[in-house]
Amino acid sequence: MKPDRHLPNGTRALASVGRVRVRERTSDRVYAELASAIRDLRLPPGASLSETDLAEQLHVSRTPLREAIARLVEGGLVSVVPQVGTRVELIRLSDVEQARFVRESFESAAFEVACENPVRDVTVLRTLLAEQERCWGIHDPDGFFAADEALHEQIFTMSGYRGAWQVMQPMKMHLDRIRRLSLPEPETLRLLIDEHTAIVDALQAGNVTAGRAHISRHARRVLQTAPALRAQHPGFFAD
Amino acid sequence: MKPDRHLPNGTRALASVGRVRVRERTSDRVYAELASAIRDLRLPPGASLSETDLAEQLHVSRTPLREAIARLVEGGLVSVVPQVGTRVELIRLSDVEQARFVRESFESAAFEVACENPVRDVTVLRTLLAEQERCWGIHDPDGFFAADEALHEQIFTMSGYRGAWQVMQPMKMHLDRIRRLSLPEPETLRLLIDEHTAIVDALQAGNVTAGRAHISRHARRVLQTAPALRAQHPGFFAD
DNA sequence: ACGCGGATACTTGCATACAAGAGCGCCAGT
DNA sequence: ACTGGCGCTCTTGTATGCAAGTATCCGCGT
Repeated sequence: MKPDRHLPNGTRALASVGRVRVRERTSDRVYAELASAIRDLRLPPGASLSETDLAEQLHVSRTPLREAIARLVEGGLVSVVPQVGTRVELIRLSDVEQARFVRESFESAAFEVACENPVRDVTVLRTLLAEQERCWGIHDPDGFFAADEALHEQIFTMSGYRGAWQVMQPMKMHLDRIRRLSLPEPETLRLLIDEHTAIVDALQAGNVTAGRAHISRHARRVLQTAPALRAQHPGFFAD
Repeated sequence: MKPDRHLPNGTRALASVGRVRVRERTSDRVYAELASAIRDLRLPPGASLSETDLAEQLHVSRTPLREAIARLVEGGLVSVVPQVGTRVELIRLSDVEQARFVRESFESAAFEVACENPVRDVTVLRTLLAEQERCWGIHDPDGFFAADEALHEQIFTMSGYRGAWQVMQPMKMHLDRIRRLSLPEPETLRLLIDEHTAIVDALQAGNVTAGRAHISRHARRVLQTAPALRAQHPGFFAD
């Protein structure tokens, strides 16, 4: 059923970055696909993965697939028991709380650094806020969360510590799964926009104390919605 | 030259944890060895690694070795260019600064949480301080840094956010390499002990502000020593 | 003498074959 | 009928072979 190919595993995707041609590594592509699928629950918590089946579905061999899975294990999103099986980890509230701590610590510190910058250009942030307003108006949760991500990343960029944002990504996926469950409620979105606005206002005013308080509330909101979501999707949660 | 073995790759190490026998995965063992070697500079910055050579030296095949290397790449300690080579990343001050930010953010936040705990048992921390005093007296830098690590980890344990400590490990190795370079100076060790003592005192007193200030100074000290170390070992640094 | 081109060795990426263990079902014996 | 044991199947872990690309070095031509 594989597409016809002349070479052992056919042509590999080529992408042009600047002048150099880089071959997209199968391992990376598979990781991105799996991570995306886990994040938006197409691979729901508790789903069991079979390396051979997955390899067949994705038209790759087990080697790059295993490397991708190893990265997911590192991030705590997948657990693999030798000779038994591989499965997507259930949502554990303790993990979510740890991720909340990580995120709040980083954002709080990044906000403080960004505030100390004498020139604080918040136009990008304002644009993203407007985008969120627009998505809220047309009921586009996916677009909303994309702008949400971009807004928080922009704060890290302004602080100069974008590396922290990157290392946080695997841990943050524990929060993203919860957020995904609480997607379709417009009330929540309205609240998030207001909180974002308050954070941006505080940043523009250089008010560290107020901003940190808003960030803390913002980060803890996810945890507040957790119990209700757990009652709604009991199979997705552990403990 | 391989040790005689009857099975394809011989006996695998068995460890007894509680009642269950767990087979130590070759991939994990290799990762631990490589990470340790990079941390204490037995694999110095810039060293080029050959998968085939390394596999032969460690008596493993390339598959588990590659998985271990993939984890190191994830942590930013190794870079691999397809069809060209694999090498230990040079020490980049920008990476060190990012790691400093990560560590300071975490420790600061964890300290704050630990301070809010009404019962703060600092006996473990005091014991570790005494151990550092002892190691300083007998000029045992390795023992000193082991106690150093244990002390900082204990603060995270007391905060309840040990998960943050764990996710920080790969990033922290960028700092550890710098610390390793500044090992043999007793003056530095004396200074570190004093700072540790100040932090523990602040924790016992529940003084959040003072503790955060000490932690910040403590974390930034590594960066202060960096320029001198760079002049001493120019080949280890990038840029 | 100097520059250029091709063969070669060495690198990583991927695919596949094999090994070993865990779980489960079926069958036989009691 | 029930229980114990054997074996089959499916799982992941590991080893190895092949493909493709890059850099280097040596020889040849100018």
